[in-house]
Amino acid sequence: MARIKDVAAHAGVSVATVSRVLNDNPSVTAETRDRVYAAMSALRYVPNAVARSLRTEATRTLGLIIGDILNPFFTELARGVEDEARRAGYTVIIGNADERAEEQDHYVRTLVGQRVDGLLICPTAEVTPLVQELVSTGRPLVFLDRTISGLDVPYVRADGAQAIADLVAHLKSMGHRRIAFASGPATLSTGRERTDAFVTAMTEAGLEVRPEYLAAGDFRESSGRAITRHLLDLAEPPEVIFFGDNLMTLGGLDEIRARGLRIPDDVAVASFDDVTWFVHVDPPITAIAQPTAELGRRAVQLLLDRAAGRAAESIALPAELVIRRSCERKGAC
Amino acid sequence: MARIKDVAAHAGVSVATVSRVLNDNPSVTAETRDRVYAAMSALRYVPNAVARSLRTEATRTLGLIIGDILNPFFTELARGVEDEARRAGYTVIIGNADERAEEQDHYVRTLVGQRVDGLLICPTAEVTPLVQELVSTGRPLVFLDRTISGLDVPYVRADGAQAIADLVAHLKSMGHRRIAFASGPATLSTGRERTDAFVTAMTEAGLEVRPEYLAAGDFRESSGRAITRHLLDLAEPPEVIFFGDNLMTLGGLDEIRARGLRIPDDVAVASFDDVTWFVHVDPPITAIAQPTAELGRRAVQLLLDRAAGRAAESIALPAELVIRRSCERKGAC
DNA sequence: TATGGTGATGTAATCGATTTCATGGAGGGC
DNA sequence: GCCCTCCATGAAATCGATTACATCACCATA
Repeated sequence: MARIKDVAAHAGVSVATVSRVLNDNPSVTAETRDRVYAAMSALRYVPNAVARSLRTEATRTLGLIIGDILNPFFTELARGVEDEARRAGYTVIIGNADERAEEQDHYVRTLVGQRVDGLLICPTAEVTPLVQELVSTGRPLVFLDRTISGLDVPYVRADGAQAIADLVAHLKSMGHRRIAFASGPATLSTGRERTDAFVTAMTEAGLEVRPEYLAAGDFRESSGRAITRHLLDLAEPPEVIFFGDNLMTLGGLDEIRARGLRIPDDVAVASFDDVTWFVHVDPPITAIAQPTAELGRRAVQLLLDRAAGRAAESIALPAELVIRRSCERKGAC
Repeated sequence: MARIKDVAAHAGVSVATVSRVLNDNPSVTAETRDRVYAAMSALRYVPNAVARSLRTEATRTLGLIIGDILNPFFTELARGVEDEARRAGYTVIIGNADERAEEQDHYVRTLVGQRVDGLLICPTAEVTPLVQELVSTGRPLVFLDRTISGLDVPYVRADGAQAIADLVAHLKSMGHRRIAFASGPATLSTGRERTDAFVTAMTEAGLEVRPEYLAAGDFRESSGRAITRHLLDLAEPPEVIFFGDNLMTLGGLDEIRARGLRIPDDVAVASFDDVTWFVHVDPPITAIAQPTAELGRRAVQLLLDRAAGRAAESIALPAELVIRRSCERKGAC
């Protein structure tokens, strides 16, 4: 491929001048600039970003490590991140941790090796030594969706406490009493927070939280299915199963379908995290919608502010209850 | 950050020796190797991939340009690509073209600038000058899902012709005659091929292909909805609408729902491209499933074979009809 | 003992850009 | 006409790795 040296020779100038043209340095004659541009297109020159990055110590690249690329929540998050990064002139490298700490660490290593200008992580575990070390290096870092307590890292997340309280109130108004929650893993902040919010909301609503109705999955389809199986096999199964994310809801629906049970008559269903197809399920699924793409955009803004040395605070955006028909009660309006 | 020079000084050796350790060069004493490793971890050294790439002219990075990151088809494709690339020791940079040729070109430029070792593109347009030029540079390139005729670029795609014929046979056996196809854009090979296969299958089945039942969308939700609206407003609306991809199906379902029509009694629905939630729709959607992740994996193998100078042929993997209940006829079977 | 081979390590060039500092010419003020 | 300033451009150092080639020590063989 053509190098800057070739362009310089072709245009009859020095490499310094070509570099100035590339970087819009105003101290280049219009006439020289034109000659350089002509040489660049004649040689189909594409500047080598690798060489440039080595010299400038900046890659104009951000790393994003998500929990699971097959989860539409993370996909939409990635979309928000990408849009905002693009607007700011950055390229995003997405790493899929597949909800495994070692995969996450692999991408941390790779992205640090690539010298990304900043890192957005949806941490898949409590902490790993590598992440701890990463924090201490002071490299621009923001946690997205999930947080890790005890580390001084700014975060952007959704706050579902109010929405969960609204959901519990809705379920209570429908006459439901036996409500189960299939949450995410207790090792993730999102798993814990949702469980805590649920327990608090139930208690404040005067409803009993049965220990056997509280299960922790892993935010994947199979665990939603397994938990549903277990709950429905209880001597006294719950009237409602509230799932901690959209994939667990999907798994739960599979199990309910396989048993030939009807929603909401045999068992009602609600989901934390809303996805487009929930309106097409029979019946449409009541869900808590997160401002997903906005989380991604805000995270990029926060990261770039941090990287530029500007002050920037952590953000929690409220989630919102969307009532559909999957929790209606026989005979209730 | 610590550089190779710092590690060398700390271990009391030259940078060449450290480099040898990094690259598993056998001509380093075990004792020296240990000292170097000790120095690396003491300094928390992470090799600078930027510098390494500049020198070796290889980035161990592949670029993947997909049509739409919000489309689960592309997400699963990306997953397949990522898995296989990872196995081969490559990192993947995903660019989202958002179904726009200029976004696609932006990523082509960026990824070529980053000197990726190979490029996987799901082209969003017939051709662009930039893509044409890219082909002529001989850089390792594979088209994925979609192809561009007239360019000598190997591809990996799904072949849906047989599955579409199977679908038409199924619809016919259910007694359906007025079948509409809401395909993708004629500018994309996938849009054209599916339309051609549909027309061929209809003709061979002895069914009439009404021009007003053939519409081209853009593989996005809104066009599925718009086409459905138009079809249902016809003086004689179709009995079945077959959608060209999963997002158009989603849009179509929205419109059908909004009108309060029932599937399949008022209008039957089928989709090219299957997604997990189709089984939960009421009724479950009959769809043509593509070997999506496998397409991604094979594309990486093909690309790496090409890059290594090995012979490698284009691949078309068959798609398969999955019959569910969305096309059943009143009183049929 | 001299010679040659072998194996471990070091020196320095190199990749392709950016950037500091130097240079030479044009133009303006006196 | 002289000197100073300013402006456009060039020469060369630099970023952090890899690698060809040089070097040195050590040992075996004649």
